[in-house]
Amino acid sequence: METRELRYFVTVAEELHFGRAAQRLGIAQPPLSRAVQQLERRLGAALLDRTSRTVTLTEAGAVLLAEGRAALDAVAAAERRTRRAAASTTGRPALVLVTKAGASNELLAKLLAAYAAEPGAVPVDVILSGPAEQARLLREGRADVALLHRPFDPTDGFDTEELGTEGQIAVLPAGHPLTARAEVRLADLAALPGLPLPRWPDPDGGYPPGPGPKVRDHAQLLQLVALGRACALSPESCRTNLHDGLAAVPVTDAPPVTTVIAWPPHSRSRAVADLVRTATRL
Amino acid sequence: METRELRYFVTVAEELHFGRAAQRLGIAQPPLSRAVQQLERRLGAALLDRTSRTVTLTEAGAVLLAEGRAALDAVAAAERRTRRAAASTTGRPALVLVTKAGASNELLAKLLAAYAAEPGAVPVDVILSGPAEQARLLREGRADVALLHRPFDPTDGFDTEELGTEGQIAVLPAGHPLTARAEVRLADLAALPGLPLPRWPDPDGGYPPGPGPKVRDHAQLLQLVALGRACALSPESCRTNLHDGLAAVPVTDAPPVTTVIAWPPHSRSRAVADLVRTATRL
DNA sequence: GGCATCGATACCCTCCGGGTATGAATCCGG
DNA sequence: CCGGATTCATACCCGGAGGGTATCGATGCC
Repeated sequence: METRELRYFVTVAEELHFGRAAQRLGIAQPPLSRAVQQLERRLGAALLDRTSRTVTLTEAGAVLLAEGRAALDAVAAAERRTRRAAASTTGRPALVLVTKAGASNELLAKLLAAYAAEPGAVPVDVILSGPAEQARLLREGRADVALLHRPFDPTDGFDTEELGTEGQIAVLPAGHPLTARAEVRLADLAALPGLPLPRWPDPDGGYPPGPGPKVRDHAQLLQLVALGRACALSPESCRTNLHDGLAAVPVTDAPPVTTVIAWPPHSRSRAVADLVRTATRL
Repeated sequence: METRELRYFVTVAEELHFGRAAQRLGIAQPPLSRAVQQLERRLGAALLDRTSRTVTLTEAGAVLLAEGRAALDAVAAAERRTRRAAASTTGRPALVLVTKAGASNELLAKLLAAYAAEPGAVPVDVILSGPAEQARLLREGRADVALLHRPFDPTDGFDTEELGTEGQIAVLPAGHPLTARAEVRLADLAALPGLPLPRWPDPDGGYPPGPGPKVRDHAQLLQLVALGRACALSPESCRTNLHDGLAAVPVTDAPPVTTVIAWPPHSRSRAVADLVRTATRL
């Protein structure tokens, strides 16, 4: 199976429309139809049920959509990492670390400092992303390591090492009645009128239904809290970057958050290995 | 990047010889040289250093070899799983579980029985493989789930759930002096004259250097022990399938073995999810 | 220094992937 | 119930990418 065929099929499966898919791919519709037919013949499996009006995925098609995306990601990652490896021999090599904006700042600072002191350390670029993008960045080879927070972030398919566990705090607008309490419970937060928990994007970029404002990163979130439009549940370490207008209260019954360092398997990079080793020694 | 190019490059990188690689690929040497050159141009990176006598990998080439293998595995897995999904709608669907021959037999039997009793259970094919092949079978889509034993088997890139932990026993020829002891230590085993620990194959099929006979599965291993040519370190649960000529002694300072159930990420199969859930409830 | 080995180059040819034009089926509005 | 719009499939053509053979150039070895 060639990646071109896979790309074609995945696009059609996403659009469920040959015309639009062809447009997205920058080719005409007939060759696209043919390519998908050919793929089906070679696989000996129907991937799409088509009438002249509608296209739907078969069981096998759904499998190939999920698996094919993963495979295309792997190919893209191979390409990107190779390019980076090549660039790193000519210029200065750089390691890309991705973490959620506003989370684990202290840990990150300590890690970067400790790693920089290692012999053979390499410049580290830090990307601050929203939580949904981290996995994608790692999978696509745009990043080498990530700091993730279990159980919130998916660690599917990565190698991980635990770095530490912490409790969670409720972040509230300063002056809110609950901020007078020494500690609160999850039920207290759920019952807050007018202060819903925000919604985070899915891995595919959409948002789950429900009340609560949509947020993409921690800064947005804190701003919304300060504005009195939401409340938030965050790891304790966020306390250090709460500014005016925000207050925090420990939540006793929230699940603890584990910070893990994650990297793609098959990574043969000494820099990644060094960074991970440094991290586990903190 | 097309999978054909990747396959070509990976083959050359493995052989470090264009002629042999071309032969393995079933094409002539000149098109292969061209294809690799073209890939290098497109990536803007030298992958191989070639003199007219020898070929060696560059830094970037080593990266692409590792990443490219993973990507090719992912593509192959997508293809195989799609074929299986298609076959499963026409015939009876089957789940393929792979485990090491001769390990965790009780656990496996309990798991299969419990799963079969679930509503919506599907026939399960069991593959007994040598340890080195399990990861490959999962990665290539030939199997859906595996029972692995940490810390011996790599769990890189899979999702896992722990099923249980057990100690290890030394398996010795019946009548060996040590079998009189109630327990032994690792150092006792290392010092045994004429009874080396066997060597297991690497993921790539080769064997590490050293003394000790080469083995591919547990049955071979036990036979060698019975013949007095080796001793072995095995999880306790193996005790149930020791036959005549073999004796077991607990090893007090051996690292405990954790049995985990592992499956590829992105698995959208209900059957896999059911089986895993059943397993964690045992 | 001649020879063998091995990758690169030159050149040719086939077939595959892409384009345009059009057909066939289905849905919809009148 | 009929014509037009929509959408996927088919028919046909063309250019170029990919594969083959012949050969060159470089390098190590006896």
